[in-house]
Amino acid sequence: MKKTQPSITEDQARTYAAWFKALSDPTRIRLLHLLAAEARPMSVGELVERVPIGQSTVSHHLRTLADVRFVLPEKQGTSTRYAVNRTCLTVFPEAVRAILGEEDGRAR
Amino acid sequence: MKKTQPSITEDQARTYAAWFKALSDPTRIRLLHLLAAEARPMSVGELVERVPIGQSTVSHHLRTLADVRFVLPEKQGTSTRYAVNRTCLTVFPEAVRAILGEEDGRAR
DNA sequence: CTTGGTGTTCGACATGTGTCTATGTTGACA
DNA sequence: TGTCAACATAGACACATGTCGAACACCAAG
Repeated sequence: MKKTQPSITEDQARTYAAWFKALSDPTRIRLLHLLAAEARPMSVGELVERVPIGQSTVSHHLRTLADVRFVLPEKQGTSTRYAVNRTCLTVFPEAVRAILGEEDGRAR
Repeated sequence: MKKTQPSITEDQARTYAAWFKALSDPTRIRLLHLLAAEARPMSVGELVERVPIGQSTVSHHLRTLADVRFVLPEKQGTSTRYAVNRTCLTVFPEAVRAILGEEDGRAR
């Protein structure tokens, strides 16, 4: 059988790059990990207490993660809880398969 | 059973971030895809022909990918062939599991 | 309606990044 | 040895990004 369709589109490349870029910062990785480890939606204030950076910066990073839907905000009165969106477990294997091809034994 | 060990280290966060950052650019994704699609080591010149950017920029991106060992350079006379290192298929699932935890059904 | 707490947005700043052109460097070969 | 081809590196530039402090917006009680 043939090997791969030779090209991904520019749009695909941009989309995949955006996904990877969302996790290209250690602070964002830590925030995502905190949300996953606690396994519950957390307020901005709670996250700020667990990370050595300012509150406005945390808010900014959460927005970055929310822009690609890796976290989902839910407003609750004056507070905002962020929950990790577990579908981001699947987008990276998907992207890697699209980039590298799925002929390897370990796909699916 | 218990849920997760609550924290990843700063070093882990930095390492994972570096992996994701390597693929945070559309051009690098396209280069990696070209190498995977051709399924053979390719010279810098070949890659330059297939991508709308200058030679020095391609060289720079290849270095970035090589720094995290997603591609492997092999010198051949005056030329340099780059080959995709398929182990990068595995580092992303590994990183995602470490960040989000492996309790989901689809691990392993 | 005023006050206070919780997030968001703004402005600023230093640093990082992608790109280009120009210059080195290094083998191959006449 | 000199020249050419193929990459790599350096310098420069515009633009993006991470961070901070300050100002703003909004909801909830009094």
